[in-house]
Amino acid sequence: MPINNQSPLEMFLPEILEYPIFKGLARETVVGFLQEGRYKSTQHRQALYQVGEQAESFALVIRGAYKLVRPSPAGDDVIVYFSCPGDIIGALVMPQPHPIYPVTVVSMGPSGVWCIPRRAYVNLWSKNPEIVLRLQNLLFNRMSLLQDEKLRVKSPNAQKVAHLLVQLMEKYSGECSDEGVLPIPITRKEIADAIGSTPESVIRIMSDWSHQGIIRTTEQHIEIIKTSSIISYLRD
Amino acid sequence: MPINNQSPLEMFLPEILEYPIFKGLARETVVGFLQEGRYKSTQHRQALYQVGEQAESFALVIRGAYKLVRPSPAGDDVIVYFSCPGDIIGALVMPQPHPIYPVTVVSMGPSGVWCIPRRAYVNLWSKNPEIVLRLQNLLFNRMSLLQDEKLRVKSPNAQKVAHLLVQLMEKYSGECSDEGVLPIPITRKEIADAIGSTPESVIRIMSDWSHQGIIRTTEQHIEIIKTSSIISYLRD
DNA sequence: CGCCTCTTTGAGCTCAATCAAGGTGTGTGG
DNA sequence: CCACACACCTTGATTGAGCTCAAAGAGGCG
Repeated sequence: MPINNQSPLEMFLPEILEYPIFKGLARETVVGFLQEGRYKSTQHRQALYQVGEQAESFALVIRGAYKLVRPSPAGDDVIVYFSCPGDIIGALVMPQPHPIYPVTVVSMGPSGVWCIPRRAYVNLWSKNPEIVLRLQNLLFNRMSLLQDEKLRVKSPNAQKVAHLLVQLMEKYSGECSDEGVLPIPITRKEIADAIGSTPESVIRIMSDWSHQGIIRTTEQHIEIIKTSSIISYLRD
Repeated sequence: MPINNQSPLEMFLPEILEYPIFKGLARETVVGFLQEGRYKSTQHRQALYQVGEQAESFALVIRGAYKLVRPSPAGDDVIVYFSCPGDIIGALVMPQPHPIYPVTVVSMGPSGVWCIPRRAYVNLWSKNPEIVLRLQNLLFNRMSLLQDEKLRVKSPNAQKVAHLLVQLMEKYSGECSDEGVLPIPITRKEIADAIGSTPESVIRIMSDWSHQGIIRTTEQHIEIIKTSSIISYLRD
């Protein structure tokens, strides 16, 4: 949390203006959208929102990453989406009269969001066709990802893990260059929760890859050494 | 296709005004949104849109049903969504500069849509905050369904079929009363494509249910006799 | 130091995919 | 009108990927 005299918003503004959701908009417009909010930092595994809770605010991810989790009917957690800087969380439910969060949002490693009260959405955001369309576009992308996953339900687990890793790499590096480190701490269990498998199965797959020199894992970070080998798992 | 003097739009307007997307809006407003379009009827298994095609129009489903299909990397088809009267198909990609359809849309039984050119979206729809928010809401519902499915990846197939049937019943009857006939012709293969299974497995599950008197199947229609029994499959 | 979460490996079992084969109904062309 | 193709439905037998269970080692933290 900044303690210097510079306003927190000013601090983050340069990067915020580059996020797809705001890119190309006038600086004053963006400041208008954000000025009612405040920066909130979260620790590893701390929950930002809880599923079922009254939704009083939504958030723009600025630092680190968050996982969006829902409990399955069987009781275990399912990871629905990984949110990275530039992502908007919870904006979709804001238009509803008494919105509740549809997912639990949990910090992965130390992270931070710009937390915006619901009234800003109702009074400002929803009145601006441009920003609403951009939100719709973000939502569309997320839906595409969910669909992509559905296409792979019948694929073997190795393919699902490969797909997830490539997807995460792309989300961060923009381009999918060979060699790269996933900048978020992600556990085998989280990978399992994301692809609908078990930690044991994920471990068996990834230790295979380690032995083949395709990936390297240090502590909680995953380094991809041969992206092309991973990608080769994706084609049927 | 109507050949009488009454305009086709007039014919459908009473029901169209009741759809959630338009409900409560002024008649003239709705007419404005729709007047550039035309009614298009499709036969069983006829494709309305093809994945990858240039998207020149979007559609409001009025009669029958459509399945939204994507080819999986393994080559077989995956049903991503079932569209019923009142649903909007393809509106999400309209804002993009050169939109292409993300899915193939195929008619299930004789069906019909109101087909609206893209320019109507760009010039009218996207300028109206109310309608854009309602579209966003539709999209949000669809995303919720996809997420619900993801919660069940690890569940046994019987649960997935049960979930799908209940979901389709709710979509049609609004309320999920005991006893009801699914008004769309749906094959075992389509159910399999929707839940990520095989026709054989679906048949084994459903013939079990038939023997137990939980469902009845006549030709291509499925009648649910004991909804409660089906629902009991959903809890873990 | 004990607690917790994460990781790892092994063994056994189960669900459902796959393969195979036969039956039915519908549309199509000779 | 018949024959053929095609899509769908059905049943049985086989098999394998991956889940479950069990047990143990390794960091991180109060």
